[in-house]
This record gives sequence, structure tokens and C-alpha cells, in this order.
Amino acid sequence: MPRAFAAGDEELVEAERLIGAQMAGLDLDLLSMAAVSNIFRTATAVRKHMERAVLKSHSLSWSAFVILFVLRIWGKQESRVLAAEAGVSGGTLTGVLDTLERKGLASRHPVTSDRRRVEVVLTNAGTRVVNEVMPAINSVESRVTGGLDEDEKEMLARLLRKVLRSVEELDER
Amino acid sequence: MPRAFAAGDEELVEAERLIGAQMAGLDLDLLSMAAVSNIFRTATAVRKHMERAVLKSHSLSWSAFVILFVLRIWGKQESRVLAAEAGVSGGTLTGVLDTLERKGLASRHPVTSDRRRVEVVLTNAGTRVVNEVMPAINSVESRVTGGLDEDEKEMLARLLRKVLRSVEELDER
DNA sequence: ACCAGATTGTTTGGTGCCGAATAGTAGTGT
DNA sequence: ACACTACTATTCGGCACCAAACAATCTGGT
Repeated sequence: MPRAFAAGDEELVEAERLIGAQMAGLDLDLLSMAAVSNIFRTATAVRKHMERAVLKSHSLSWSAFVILFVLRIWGKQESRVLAAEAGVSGGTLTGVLDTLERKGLASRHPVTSDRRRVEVVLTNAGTRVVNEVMPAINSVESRVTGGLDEDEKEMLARLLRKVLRSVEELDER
Repeated sequence: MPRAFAAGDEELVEAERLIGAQMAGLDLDLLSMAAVSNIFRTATAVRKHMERAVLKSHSLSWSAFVILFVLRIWGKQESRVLAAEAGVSGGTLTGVLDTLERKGLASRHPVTSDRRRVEVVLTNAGTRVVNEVMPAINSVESRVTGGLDEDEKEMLARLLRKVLRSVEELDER
């Protein structure tokens, strides 16, 4: 049962219709397209808002924050795990860690049992920054999902987990 | 009624629990956090999959494809509109357009009535590329949402539109 | 006619990002 | 002991990205 659409929705739905018209003949799956492109749109909008409203005042990039957050939650981690967890490539992680070390928020330590490896730990300053930034980030998370009731939030998370699982399956082959 | 969780879900849900434990005392809204971070995770995973599985063979970046797509759907556009529609800054658009022009996929044309402005149009080659790439992208969209039935896809799109609208409201003040 | 302010696209500086190539290290088989 | 393979982090080149500064142009008020 479709509910009444709010103002912003009109534009989005109208855009979806236009796409159908412009790409007629290509036989596109518009329902899937609408769902996926809304994932992109929303992710970009929320990330940018957080960068401007929260991270900028702490001179943190999005990736830097994600790395700090992972370290705060999971404790010290080796580079490759950290990269995977944060969703960046190894090459990127090196650069971000350089920045974080320069700012004194994280530090690298060689693993003696395997000299290829490097372990990354939060400094005290790094821990302090995460504890400071995290509530502000979470407050944005609350506000942007403010239009959803509890069931809807759970539903949203559940539907996204399903999509995520499908992508991971695709990636594995 | 929660359904049986598949393998991947276990890890995610477990991670959400760990976060609650590690950040106890900060009084976080974990439900909102789970929803929002799943948006990020999913968006990143899907985008990367598309880049590797579809765009790479056409030597297109994600942003370049988005720009081409917008031009294909909405026709010729002035720079600032194009930047807004694609979700990038003006400075970024200049660089992407340089690349697209160099590849002969789009071209800039001065607006005679206002010499500050520039109109961007797809070339024939650009149109051909979009028509070629779009079905492949859409096929990925179908596959990654393959675990959802029609109602769930609509529900996902609807919930995301709600979040998007909330972000836009936050941005406006 | 003129000036002050707004708007538009570009340039600049610094970071992020990836994939590929590299150097160093570890494990495995012979 | 040796070679071969696998793995780890880093470096490098090229594009993307933003914010801020900039130059060119337009607009409104006087």
C-alpha cells in the first residue's frame, strides 16, 4: 500500500519515470535501479553532511575517521585487516596511516614474529578524538533516520544486509 | 519475526553488538547506527563491484559514468546543474569534463547569452558508450537486489528516500 | 554610466583512492 | 641449503575530490 509521497519524493520518482522513458528499448529493471541508485544518493548525501557538520572541525577525512573508529572498536589491528575492515586498498591505507601518524592519532608497530607485518594502535590522543567525534556522528545518524520508526530502521538495515550479501557473493567468483 | 540469518549477517550483527559493548557509556543510538552504516557499507561494495566488473573494461571512472548518465537522461546541461545532479563540486566537475572531452565522449559549448556559462553535451561516441554500459550496470543492479522481492525493493527505495529527505533538510540550515 | 555584489567556471593545494609494480619476508617442497 | 611461491606493506602514476582563491561576467541600484 503506497503511502502519500512527500515533496522531495516527487522529484525522485519523477526522475525514475524519466529514465524509463529515455532508456526505453533497453529493457531495464527500473525497480532494482531505483533501489540501488537511492543507496548511492543517500550514502553520498549522508557522508558529505557528516564531513561538513562533524569531521571538518576536527580536520578529519571520512576515511581517517573510519580507520580510527575501527581501531577504537576492535583494538589494535594489522594493516591488511584494517584495510579490509575500512573498505580501502592497501595503498590507500598506507597514505591514511601516514596522515594519522603525523597527527599523532595512531602509530605503527612492527610485528617481531613476522617482519613483513605492521600493527596499528590508537594513541591516547586518537582515543580521545574518537570518543569526542563518535557521539556527534551518531547524533547525525539519529537525525537522518528520524523519519523512520524502529521497525523501519531495522527493516532498512535488514534489506541492506541482504544486498550486501549478494554483492559479496558476486565478488567471490 | 526475525528470519534465519545467513552467514554474512551473523558477522554484521555481531559487529553491531561489539560496538555497543565497546562504546558503552556514550549512550549511542545503535539502531540508527546500524541502519546508516549499512548504507555506507552497501554503497561502497556495490560501487566497487561495478567499477571492477563493468566500468574498468570501458576505462570509465564512477564519476565519469555518472556524468555521462545524467547527460544521457536529461540531455545537455550547464555545468553547475550537472555538478549538482552528479553530486560533485564544481572543481571536480572541471577535471572530469577535461577527461571526458579528451576521450571524445562529451564536449563543452559556450552559452552566447551569458558568457560565464558552459553547456555540456554528449558526443555520439558518448551516447554509444552509455547505451553500451547502462544495461551492464543495470544487470548488476538486478543481481545485487536479487535477494529481495518486488515489495522489498520498493520498500528499500522508499525508506532511503525518507532518509535522503531528512539529510537535505539538515543541509538547508 | 557606473559601481558593488553575486554568480559561474577554472585553478590551486592538499588528501584520498586504486591498481600495478616493487622490495622485503615467510613458508614449502625438494 | 636452495629455489619457488605466497604474502605484506610500501611506492608510484594517474584520476578524483573538496574548499578556497581567482578571473570573467552579469545584475541591480543609484
